[in-house]
This record gives sequence, structure tokens and C-alpha cells, in this order.
Amino acid sequence: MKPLQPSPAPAPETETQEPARDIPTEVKDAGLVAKRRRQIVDAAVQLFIQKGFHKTTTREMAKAAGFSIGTLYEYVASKEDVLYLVCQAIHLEMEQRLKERLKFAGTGAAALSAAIEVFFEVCDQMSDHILLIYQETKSLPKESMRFVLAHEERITAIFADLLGRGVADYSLKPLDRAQIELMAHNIAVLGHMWTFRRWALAPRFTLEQYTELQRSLILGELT
Amino acid sequence: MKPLQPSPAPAPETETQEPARDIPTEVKDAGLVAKRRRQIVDAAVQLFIQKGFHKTTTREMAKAAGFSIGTLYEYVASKEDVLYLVCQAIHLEMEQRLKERLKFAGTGAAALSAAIEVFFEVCDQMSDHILLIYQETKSLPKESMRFVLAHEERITAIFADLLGRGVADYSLKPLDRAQIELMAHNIAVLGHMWTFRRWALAPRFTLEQYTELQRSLILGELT
DNA sequence: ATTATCTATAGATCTATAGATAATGC
DNA sequence: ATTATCTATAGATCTATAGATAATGC
Repeated sequence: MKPLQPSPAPAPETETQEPARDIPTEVKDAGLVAKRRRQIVDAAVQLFIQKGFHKTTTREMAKAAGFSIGTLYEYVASKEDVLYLVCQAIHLEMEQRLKERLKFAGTGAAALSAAIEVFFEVCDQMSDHILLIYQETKSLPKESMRFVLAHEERITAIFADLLGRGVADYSLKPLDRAQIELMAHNIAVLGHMWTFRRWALAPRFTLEQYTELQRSLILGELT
Repeated sequence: MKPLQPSPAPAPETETQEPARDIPTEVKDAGLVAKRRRQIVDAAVQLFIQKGFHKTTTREMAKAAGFSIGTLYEYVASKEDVLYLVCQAIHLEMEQRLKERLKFAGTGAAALSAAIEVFFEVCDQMSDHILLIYQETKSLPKESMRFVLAHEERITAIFADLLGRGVADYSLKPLDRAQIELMAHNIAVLGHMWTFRRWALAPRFTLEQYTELQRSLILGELT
């Protein structure tokens, strides 16, 4: 019994409520689209890390994904679409690894301290991916870029929330909205710094040393 | 009266003792090489900022510099050479603007505080250029990249020196070598952050507010 | 003669699509 | 019939160089 109105798939309650850009496809089967795009992203991430976006050809992507150039273009409309899918996948992976491991028990200060440690560890694991986003975001079409930057802000907001909690429960000293937002960005960037200044930092510090120093700097300032 | 040995130009004491990569050229007149390369760099910087390195063609660079594609290749051996010249010029400009304005009088802490303000202001002036380095350094050949990263470290070392002075004259609290180096990188990156997170920061903070907040965070932690 | 510059183009790609083919479901 | 995939290629560039030309100095 078909519904009277074709009803464009009654919102099958996808896992992610993340606002994401809809990339058009010629293929009807949504499951297949998801599967093929996963293949495309997995292949493209590796290629982009190795050679960069511009030096990777659409043919290489298709081949590494396991199908032909023609098929690739059934699932995306342009090379830039692949870059967007890659950036989005990286941010989702990042967010998922964080949410898996973040503990929200204890005071705001304690939760923040733990979050910094987890975040830095995830940054270390995903070094190449974070670097990729720093280097290639500029190559995205404006519209796609907006989504990627918004995603970046959502990740930053995790720290702002914890900072707010710490202020509310008096485990951190009083901070106004501006100070909280700035410090949230600082924490995010100091995690990223471990990846984009690796050439200077890794010879001098282990991840553990780096995390410990930065964490005590940040918390020392806030308590 | 010619020297007996052709003596490859007896080191005419160039202004910059900066270690820099020698880009080979077909043209003999060193002054002309400097002049043309300045034209190339000035043209290329603008193009790279607008469209990125990969989307800029060698023809566009030559045309914007005011000569033909053939002439361009008398002064560089490859497109990547132009990128190296651009990165180097940006770093030199950065360094020069800093050195012009840095005051080294007073305590280490006072000099550091002033240096942060100057540095952030220069970062603001050279936003696009700093962003360019973050985005395109990866496209440099390995050898050129080494020089560019070394230059970046020399700039960072300015802050490390001031921190060391502050520790020595007790205007800052005691810090070991690792803490000094890390803090120097933090200062550099927080300046750059104003450029690469401009999309999030500029709507909320003026440069003055941003500088004041970051400076008091940094110095609050160190005193 | 030597140096600097220009024009013309070799040679190599690369993105995106059209149209053919294979597979699937009515 | 419809959907997914593949092959072949149109059409558009782009880097780098070879060889010709103009300008400069002995």
C-alpha cells in the first residue's frame, strides 16, 4: 500500500541531526549512495593527505574507490563536492571520537581538564586530517565552506559549554561571555597547533608532555 | 683591472644575512634579477591570495608582473620557485615590520607585553599573507619548505628570547627551557589565530579587544 | 658577442559528460 | 523499464622550452 503522496522518505530519523550540505546524486538508492560515498571519502582522504587536493585527479579518486570515473560522477557533481564530503567526514569522525570519550561528571573544571586531554589525543590521532582541513578549506565553494566552518564552531562550542559550567559551579573563576568564547577557541587551536607545528614541537615534546604543559597553562589561568 | 680569479662576487655584504635558498636564474645582472623577482613576487602574492597557488597560472603571473611567460622562466625554474619567493618575501616583510617597531627597553616582561601587541598588529595587517603561508607551504618542494619553516622558527625565537630575558631579570616567574619554547610558539600561534579564525573572531572582537584579552591571559600566566 | 625578452607551441594532462552496456525488478 | 556502471572522448587548459628577435656593450 503506497502512500498517496510520494512523501520524500518520511525523515527516517537519521543518526546525525548535523546540518549538512545536500550533495545531489543521480543514484536513487540512498543506501547505495551512502556506501559509495563512504568509499569515495576513504579513498580521497588518503590521496589528499599524500598529494593534496589539487594534485589528486578525479580518475585517481575513482580508481582508489574501486570504480570508474563515470561512476564517480553519479555520486558527486564536481571534484569540489568530494572535498566537501571529505571535510565533513573528518569533522564527524572528530566529533564522534570526542563524544565517545568525554566525561561530563565532576566539576566544570574537572570535566574541562579531562576534555582537553581527550581532545589533544584525538588531534594527535587525526593529525593529517586536521592539517588537511587547515590547508584545503579555502578550495571549497563558498556554500560548502560555510558548512565546514560552522562544524568547526560546533566543536569549539564543546569547550565553551564546559567553561560555562565551570564558571556556574564556581570551579573556575568568573569569566564573561567573551572570555569564555575566546578561551574555547584557544583550546581548539592549541590542540590543532600540535598538528600544524608538529615539525617544531614533536622533536622537543611528547604528546603527554605537550598536553600536560598546555593543560596546566590553561587551567592555571582559569582557577 | 680584472681580478685574476673570476671570484664569484666577493660577497657584497648583502643586507640580509638570512639563510635563503638560491633560486637559479639565466640572467647575469644581479640587480635586474632582484628587480624582476620583486615584480614577480608582488604580482604573485596578490594572485595567490585571490585564487590560491594552484589555480593561478604561470601566464597570469607573468602578465601581472608585466612581462611574458618566457621571461618569467628566465628568473625562476618552476612555478614552485615563485611560491618559495613569495613565502620568503612574506616572512622577510613580517620580520622587518616587527624589528622596526619592537622596543627592547624595560624589563623582559614589559618588552614581551609590548612585543605581543606589535606582533598581533602586524598579523592583522598581514592577515592574507599569513593565511597564504598556512595554506600553501605544503605545496613547496621539500628543500624550499625547510627554509620556510626555519624562517618561521626564527620569528618564534624572538618571543623565546624575550621570555628568557624576563625570567633572567625576575620580571617573569621561573620557567624552564621547554616552557619558554612552548610559550613562544603559543604566542606566535595566537597571533596567527587572529587571521585563520577571523571568520569566528572578527564578528565578536576588535583587534584591540582580542589583543588585550590574549595579552592578559599570557602575562597573567607568566607573572 | 652577449644578454634579455618575446612568440609560438610541444607535450601532457584533467574535468566532466555522452552514449553504450550490464544488471535488476516488474 | 529502470537503475547503475563503464568506456571513450570532447574540450579546455597549463607548464615549460626552443628558437627568433631586439637591445646593449666591446
